[in-house]
Amino acid sequence: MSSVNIIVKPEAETPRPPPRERILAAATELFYRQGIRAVGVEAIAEAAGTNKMTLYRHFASKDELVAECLRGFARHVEAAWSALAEAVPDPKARLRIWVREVSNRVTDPGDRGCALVNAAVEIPEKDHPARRVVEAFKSAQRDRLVGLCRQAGARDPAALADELFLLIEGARVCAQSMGPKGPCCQLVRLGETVLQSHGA
Amino acid sequence: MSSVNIIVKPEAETPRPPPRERILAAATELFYRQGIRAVGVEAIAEAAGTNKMTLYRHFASKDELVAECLRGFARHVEAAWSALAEAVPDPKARLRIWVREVSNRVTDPGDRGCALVNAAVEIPEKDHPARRVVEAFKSAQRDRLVGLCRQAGARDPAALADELFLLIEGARVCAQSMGPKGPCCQLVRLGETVLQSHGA
DNA sequence: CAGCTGTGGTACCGATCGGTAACAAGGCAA
DNA sequence: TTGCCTTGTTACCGATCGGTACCACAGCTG
Repeated sequence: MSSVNIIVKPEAETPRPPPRERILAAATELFYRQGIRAVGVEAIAEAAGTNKMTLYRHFASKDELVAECLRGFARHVEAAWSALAEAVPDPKARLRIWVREVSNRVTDPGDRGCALVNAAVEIPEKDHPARRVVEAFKSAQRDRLVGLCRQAGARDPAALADELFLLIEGARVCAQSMGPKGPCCQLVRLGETVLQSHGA
Repeated sequence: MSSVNIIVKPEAETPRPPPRERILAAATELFYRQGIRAVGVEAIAEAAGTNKMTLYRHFASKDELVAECLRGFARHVEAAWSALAEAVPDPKARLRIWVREVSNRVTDPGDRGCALVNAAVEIPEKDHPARRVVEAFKSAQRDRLVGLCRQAGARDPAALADELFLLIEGARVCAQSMGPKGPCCQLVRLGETVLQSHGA
């Protein structure tokens, strides 16, 4: 049995990623599902198939690991945003598809809202490295949305973008506290109203 | 010096509230400002001018203390809601004043959003006593808002109430992650639009 | 082969966590 | 005054927290 394992090279199976990536993946998932403060580094290392020592060889502290997880999450969202831009060139259609996608995600009972917003709620300290990530990401996202609203021909792109932000963040947080059958179901309808009132 | 303190009875000063109330007040404040998991029972007892032992004589556990704090907060909000109903009998005006009050509170940089929503974000466990408090409160608040929208003559009171919920929760959470100068500033304007579109 | 680097494992650090036992002191009613 | 109930104080419990020291081993390069 052991000889088989030694001789037969499992070239079909994907080699496990390096420890740093495994740690980031495990930490991102655990932080999102259980909350940042609720998860200890020991549990993260175990979920990543490694140990605390290796974790601390790659991340200076738990706070830095949190910040790095949020950075990775932000990159992931930005990639999805770019992919959507490529798939749906028309700005007006893209806005509507984006709203609908958020609405679909909110309906999922396993959804826990925006990881960055959750982190901002859980971490009040202004100087925490994670806070800077949240602020930078939200600011960039706002800029992108303003640009898209402008492309869509909105009369006041900044105002439309902010109103859409209100609706979407509201829907996501309502789903957390009032369930997927609550006010968040109004997102698509209200979003369409707002888009039309701005001529987009 | 000590004789003075003994002889002169300070009858003008308000007698300090009983320990249970002091603990609840201190815990509510600390949980809101720093987050629930970030505050230990020792710090709560100290802030309340008492000790851990007395705390555990009044509350079975920290989780129960959290739930009781949220219950007190919910009662406080309900009282404010009733006071507003008495002060502003006209339903349409009351809706607008309520939206404006939320907008003003959100602008305050010291605001940390809705304590119940924050608790829901921080506590994912479905069976935590605090979760039940949040769900009961949010459900009651939604019912009240639907009733008020009906009184205000809205064509579809439930839909209007849910849309207003989306806006308000969105504004409060946006203020946390994007600051008081961000999208939350659109709350009053967008709220007025929604109210008018429903004929309220 | 030697030597280096990255990883895993274990044991440990001081601090803090939620929660409790035991006892002294005060207020208050009988 | 006696006796009870509540509070305050101190010390403690096991568990876990974030973080580290030390060593063994595997893989790669020279």
